[in-house]
Amino acid sequence: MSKPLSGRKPSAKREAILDAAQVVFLDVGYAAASMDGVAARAGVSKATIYAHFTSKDQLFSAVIQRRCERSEAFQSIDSQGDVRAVLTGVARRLMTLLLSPEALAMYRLVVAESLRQPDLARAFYDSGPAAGKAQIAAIMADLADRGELVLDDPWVAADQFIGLLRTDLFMRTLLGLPLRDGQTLDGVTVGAVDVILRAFGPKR
Amino acid sequence: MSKPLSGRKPSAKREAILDAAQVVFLDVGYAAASMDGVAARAGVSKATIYAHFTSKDQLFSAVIQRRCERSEAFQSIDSQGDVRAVLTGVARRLMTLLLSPEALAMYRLVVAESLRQPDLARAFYDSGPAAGKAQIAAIMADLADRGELVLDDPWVAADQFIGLLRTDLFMRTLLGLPLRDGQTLDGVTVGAVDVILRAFGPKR
DNA sequence: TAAAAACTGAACCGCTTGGTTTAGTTTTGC
DNA sequence: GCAAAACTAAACCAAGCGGTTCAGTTTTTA
Repeated sequence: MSKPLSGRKPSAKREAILDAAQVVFLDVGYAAASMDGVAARAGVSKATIYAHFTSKDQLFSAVIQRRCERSEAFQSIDSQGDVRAVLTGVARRLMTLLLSPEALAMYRLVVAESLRQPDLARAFYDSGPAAGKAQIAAIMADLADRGELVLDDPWVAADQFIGLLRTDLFMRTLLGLPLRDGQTLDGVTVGAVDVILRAFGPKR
Repeated sequence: MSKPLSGRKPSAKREAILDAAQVVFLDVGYAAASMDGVAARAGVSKATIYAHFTSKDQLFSAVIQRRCERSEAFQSIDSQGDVRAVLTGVARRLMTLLLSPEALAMYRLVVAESLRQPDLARAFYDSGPAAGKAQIAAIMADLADRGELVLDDPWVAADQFIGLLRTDLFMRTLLGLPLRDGQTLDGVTVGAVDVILRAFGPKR
C-alpha cells in the first residue's frame, strides 16, 4: 500500500528482486522477460515488485544502473615495468572483461534498447566504455611521460588500442558464432600490442 | 487459400511486405514490431502476409537475409595508387557504411537476437563483417605484394584496420549519444591510416 | 470471358502481458 | 505487545499479440 521510499537502503527483498531481474533480463532479453517470471525467480509476489519499482522499464533501468556502478574493471593497474608487459597486461584484462558472458549479455541488451532508453545508454557508456578508456588513457599517458611511448594524444591512442582488441574475435563471440581455428585471446592481444608498439614505440 | 510457392518471383505484394517489415523491424525492434503494424504499413491485409510468410520469425529472417544479400559494400575498389590514398579511401568507405542509420539499426537488431536466432547471426556475419573483412584483406594483400606494406598476414592486418575504425565514434553513434567535439569521421579515418602505415609501412 | 489464383477486411481465438486490487498474513520497530 | 509497514497469493483487468478463418472482391492468365 505504501512504497518504501526509504532512500536506497538495501532492503533484502529489493536486492532479491534486482538479482532475479538481472538474471532474467540478461538471459532472455528485455521484451521476452515477464514480471511474473522475475517475481517467481525472486521468490517474491508481483505486488512486492510494484511496491519497489514503478514499472518494468524502471526495474530494467535499475538493474543496468546497479551493474554499471559495480564495475571496477581496471582499478590497480601498475604502469611500472616494461612497456610491452604493461600494455599486454592491460590488453589481456580488457579482453577477458569484454568477452565475459555477462558483459556480452549486457552489451546486447543495452545496444538493443539504447534508442528507446537513452538514459540507460548513457549510464552504460559512462561506466563502461568511457571509464575503461579513461583508465587506459591514463596508463598510456604515463608511459608517454616515461618516454616509452610517443603520443600526440593518449586518449586517441587508448581509443585505438581498444579498437585493436575489439576485432573479429569479439564480433564472433558477441554473435554466438564459433571461433576460427587459431583465433585466441592471446593472439589478438599480442597483435594489438605489436601494432601499438610499432606505431608509438620510441625506437624510430 | 494457396500459397504462392512460385520460387522467389518478385511478387509486388511480397516486396511491399518485405519493405514495410524492414522499416518496422529496424525501427522499433523485433519484439515490439507487430504483424498488424507491418500489414498496415505495407498496405496489405494480414492474411496476405501469412500467405507469403509462415511466421513472424520467418518474415524477420527474410528481411535480414534480403538486406544482407544486397550489400555490395566494397565492389570496385582500386588498390592502385598511393598507399595512403588507397587505405584512406577504404577507411572512409567503411566508416560511412558502418555509421549509416540502416547499418546501425541492423546491427542493433541482429546483436540483440543473435542468441535466439543463430542462423540469422550467421547470415549477418557472413555477408557483413566477414565479407567486408575479405575485401579489405584482399586489398591489403595487394598492397603487400607491391611492397607498399609489410604484412605477416593480410587477414590479421585487415582485422586490425577495421578495429581501428570501430572506435569510440562508432560506439557513441551506435548508442545514440552525441559526439564529442572534434570527433569526426575524417579524424578517425586519418588516425587509423596513420597507425597502419606506421605499423606496416615499408620505411623502417 | 471464365476459371483459378491472389487478395481483402474484419471478425475471431487463445494466450500472455504489464499492472492493480483485495483480503489476509508476517515482519519490523519501539 | 501492538500498531504500522511489508509482504503474499490469487484473482482480476484491459489490451495487445500471433495466427486463423471466411465470405467476398480483385487480379491474373490463357
